[in-house]
Amino acid sequence: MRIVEYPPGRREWGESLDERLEQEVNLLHASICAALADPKRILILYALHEGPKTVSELTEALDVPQPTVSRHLKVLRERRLVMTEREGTSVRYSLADDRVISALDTMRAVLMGG
Amino acid sequence: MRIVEYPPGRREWGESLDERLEQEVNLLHASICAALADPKRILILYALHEGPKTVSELTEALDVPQPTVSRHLKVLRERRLVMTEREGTSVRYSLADDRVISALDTMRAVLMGG
DNA sequence: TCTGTATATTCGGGTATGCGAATACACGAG
DNA sequence: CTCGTGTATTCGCATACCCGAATATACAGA
Repeated sequence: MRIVEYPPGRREWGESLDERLEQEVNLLHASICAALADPKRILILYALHEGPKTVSELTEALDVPQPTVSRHLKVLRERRLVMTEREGTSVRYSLADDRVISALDTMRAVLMGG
Repeated sequence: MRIVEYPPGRREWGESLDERLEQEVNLLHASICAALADPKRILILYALHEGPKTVSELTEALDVPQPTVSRHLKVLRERRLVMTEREGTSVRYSLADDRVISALDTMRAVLMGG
């Protein structure tokens, strides 16, 4: 018995695969690439790669207003690229996955070797 | 003898490195990350990873209007992520550097393993 | 509870970005 | 040169994004 029904007149698996790739790419974009679409967020990721930092420390390191840092952190947090941990009145942010830095470094290599 | 002069009252190398990183990140964003800030452009890169394709082939593969494809290709071309080669009246596009796909695959791995 | 510090959110406006539609350009065939 | 196909660009508009300023919330200490 067939579980999945297909609209008539369409390639079954070829187009299916395309659609899966498209879905996955949409997710990739929404979850990660869109987060990298701002230089300051990339800088935050690199700053956190050196080690966990509080919002104040990031604010000082990047030399941008604190609300701006918090807004960017929210974007990264929603996409689970960073993690948070309260420390009294302050909040310490850390990188959730170093592979994001690897990906960025790969792109930097492309930039240099091109 | 010191070659480089520094403004007084500044950390010499610390801030210098920060500024260099910031410059490099700005370049990285403008050259690559901004190009990945659209799902259709990511799809184009993956499509070209399978092999060079003409604009018509990409238009059919992605199922979007041809002017849209050309506009996205222009963005990728300006950032030198794709290369072009005329073939009669059509233009064949190819991936300039496979490492961009590597970087995207790394991000996909982050997406899965998180 | 009241205060001060640290962080988060909201609001408004300026700017950038993507798209559809229409059009312009490039090339080969005849 | 003219035509048809393939590709690129322009225009107008709608949407999304970023920021500064102001404000709201969370927490520790007195």
